[in-house]
Amino acid sequence: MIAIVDCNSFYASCERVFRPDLDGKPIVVLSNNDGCVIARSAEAKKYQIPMAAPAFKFEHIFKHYGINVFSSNYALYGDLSNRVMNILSDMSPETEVYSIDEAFLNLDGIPDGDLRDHCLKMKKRVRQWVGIPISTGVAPTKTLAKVANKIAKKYPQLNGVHIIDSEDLRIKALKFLPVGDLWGIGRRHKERLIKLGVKNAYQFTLLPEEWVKKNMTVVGLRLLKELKGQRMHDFELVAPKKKAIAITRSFPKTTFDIETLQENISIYASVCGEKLRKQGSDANVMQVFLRTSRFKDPAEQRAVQLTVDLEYPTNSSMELASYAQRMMDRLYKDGYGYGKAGVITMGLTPTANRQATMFSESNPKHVVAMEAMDRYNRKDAAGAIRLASNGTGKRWRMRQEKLSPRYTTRIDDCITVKAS
DNA sequence: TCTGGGGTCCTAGGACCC
DNA sequence: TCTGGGGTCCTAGGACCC
Repeated sequence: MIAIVDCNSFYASCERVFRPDLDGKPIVVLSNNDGCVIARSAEAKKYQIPMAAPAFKFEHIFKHYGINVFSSNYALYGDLSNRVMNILSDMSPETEVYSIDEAFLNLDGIPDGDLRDHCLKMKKRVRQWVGIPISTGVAPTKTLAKVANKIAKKYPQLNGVHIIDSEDLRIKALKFLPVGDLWGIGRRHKERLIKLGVKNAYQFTLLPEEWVKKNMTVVGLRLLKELKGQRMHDFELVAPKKKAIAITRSFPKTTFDIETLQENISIYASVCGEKLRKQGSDANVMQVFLRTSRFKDPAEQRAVQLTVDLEYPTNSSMELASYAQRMMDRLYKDGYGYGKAGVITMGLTPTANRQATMFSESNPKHVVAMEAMDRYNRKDAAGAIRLASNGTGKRWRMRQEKLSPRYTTRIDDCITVKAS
């Protein structure tokens, strides 16, 4: 059997770990620049705050109901996620970390009769040791486990664990689940299926395979088979290397000014370099884009992008930033208020197999410089050493007005907490 | 004033090859 | 009247996920 474990309202729950006074109180967590709602505690969901709601439009609701609002604190969430994953992998033969708040577990070797007890034990341990509540769905395939997980969440009397281990339970579960809630059915497919009269997951499994293949590609077909109990998705025990690495940002306010854009794009490219070095990859292609805010006057919109093949594979922040700035020069046009920009590195190849080309190669001195920079910055001084082209970094901070302390990863923050 | 970020996979169609 | 056949590779766009 396969389990999918996920953390309930993960970001909101993380904020609560160090704020026990917020137990039972509504919490929302906002995206970068405090833009949108990206997590809601169970209590907050009751106030009809939709996912991705723009924060400024819901300000009065937050105030009126006393909802606790947080800026996102990825240092905290990432660290708590690691702790949860460690416990889960201790308690199962194989683990696939699927996202920051979810993992698939292979429960082979645990007798069928003990599955429920085992899952309850995991739940208790994660709650006790990290303070995060989880839900677990168990079934013969990943997709059915996802279905079981939805049911575990829906019915409190299940105590956060549901197991689909018979044909009866499989059908019952599928009949309960709206087709749009299936893993792999998004907005588009949902609309089309509803039009056809397919409302729940069970009805979906009755569709002919040819129709599904034709209209939803092999992805849809795999979904169909998984729901019938046939395994189409294996475990991925080691996380595959990323095929693209991107840094893109909306600005806290629009800018008309090339210097600001250059500074930002240089930072994005440097951070791409950092991430490339971390996974041992070089980039061969870089894409830079620049656009106005899509919420502004349609007549004053501008969106441009440029993709270039790099002369040679590199992960040097200096080289990447230099490319990005030259590309930005070409993209920039006076007179527009820009709201977002980004750098995407692609065509990634392993640094270990870097080929010397006939005419040019990445400057070998950069390797040493980047190593030194990374080593220093890792020692609890992120961003302490950076490129001059990154600027002073003060002008363009994200808006993060409700940021909680990095309780588990920053000494300074902890001292602040104690003092206050 | 203020609306997130980072990925993956699949397919159709164009360009090209012999 | 009538203009081949069989491939590969790349890219943009769509759909989806968290």
